[in-house]
Amino acid sequence: MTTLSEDLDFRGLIAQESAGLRPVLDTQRVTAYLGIDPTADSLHVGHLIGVVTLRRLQEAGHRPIALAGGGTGLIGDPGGRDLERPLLTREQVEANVAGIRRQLEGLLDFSGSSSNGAGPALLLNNAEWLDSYRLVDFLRDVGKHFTVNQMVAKESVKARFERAEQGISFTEFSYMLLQACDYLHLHDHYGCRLQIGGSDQWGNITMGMEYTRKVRQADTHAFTWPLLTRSDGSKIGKSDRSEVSWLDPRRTSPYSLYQYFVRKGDDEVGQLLRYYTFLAHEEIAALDRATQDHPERRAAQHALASEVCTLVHGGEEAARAEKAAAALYGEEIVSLDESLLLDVFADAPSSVMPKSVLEGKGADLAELLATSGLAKSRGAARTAIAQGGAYVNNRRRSAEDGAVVADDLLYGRYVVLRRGRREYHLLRFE
RNA sequence: GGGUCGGUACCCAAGCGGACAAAGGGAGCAGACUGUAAAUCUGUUGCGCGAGCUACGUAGGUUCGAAUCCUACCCGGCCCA
Repeated sequence: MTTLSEDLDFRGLIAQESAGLRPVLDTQRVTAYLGIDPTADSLHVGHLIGVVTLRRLQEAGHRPIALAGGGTGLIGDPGGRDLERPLLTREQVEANVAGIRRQLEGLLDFSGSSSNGAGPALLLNNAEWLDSYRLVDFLRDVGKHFTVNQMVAKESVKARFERAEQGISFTEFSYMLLQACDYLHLHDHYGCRLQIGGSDQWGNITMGMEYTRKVRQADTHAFTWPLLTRSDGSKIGKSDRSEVSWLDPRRTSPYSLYQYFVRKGDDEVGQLLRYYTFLAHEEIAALDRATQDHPERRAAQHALASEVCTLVHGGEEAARAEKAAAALYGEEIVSLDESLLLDVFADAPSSVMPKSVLEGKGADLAELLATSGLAKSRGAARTAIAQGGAYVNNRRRSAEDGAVVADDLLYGRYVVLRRGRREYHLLRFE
């Protein structure tokens, strides 16, 4: 039987840790919290690491708290940004917290019915206590315990100091103090003694831990996991928008989520399996070997994609996504039967058009690409066609045969448009 | 409030009266090679089929002509009060 700390070590989830953390993890039952910035009404795969880790803690008998930063979300964490963030309105933050709540309910056990005695998960919103804090009280009670010297020394702040033309507002500078308040509040009201987060949070986390220790003489702890980096050391999915994959199926379909993980590189997939899945250590080791022996089979990537999809959307959706992937990357689209075709494209964007547009010379492919949203504009669509990145029913089309006609219809009704390697759109003609 | 420097496309950044829809880099997109990977190479990235239109913080002005000059305003950095 592996202990929790052994499991976390195996998965590479402990980058930094407070002194004396291990026995707390392995021999006590504690309440642990993870902060989530409600910058959108959905979590994304980045958040998922923390939530899954929280679940590991719960399964090991600890009580998890997911803390939505409804209060701190109004401020914005300076870390990891070189720009001052736009402030969210209260309404936005509340709507975001509500969206996140729904997703967490599928990932953590809020009922407390588990047999291991771990207590139900809680979702709290720090607006509850931060909102009503009075400024003078805050400065007296909290501010007195920190020196600006130590605050300025934090990596997240230093970075902003060095970016001469940007600076950092006092508002964002205060963020870490609010986070420290959270830890104290959770300690006082819920007996919380452990905070977890990504390693970029370490500075903020230690503030809270030390603060709570100082004013309550409490035995508080924390650990962080390393932020994902690629083999060349660069951060994964830093600012490129296309890489953001959401848990909300309306933002990222189950199929897209599946694809997101299937496309992961050999050098990352092992780490991701450890972070995101609950597969046994031997299974992961076997998948590592599979990647080494037959990288082209992408066995580990498929396992990862399937596991995450199941976790987020359930087994049925995961199976569908898997089937769709197999069909699109394996078989000819024209050979799919009608129900499988519809199944495969259930997640893909689709639109309905009158059949009449196919009459005569047919519909202009560039036009279709643009109106379907596969290309940003007709100009972009033409570029795609010229570059050989436009496909009808998975067959490349050039500008010369750029008309879609009735002969292209599958089952008399459908046309599958594709731009580039992976963007699909199903047209249904009526 | 004063002084000063700055605000250019998704990001960084060059341009400082015409040849600028704007160099270069990053990022994105597409293609080739592969394994739905990485690396590499090639092409491409405001809208329009096009004449053209709209764009260099905002609003005006000078000029045959402005991203470039002038004025006011807004926003940011630094220094001073």
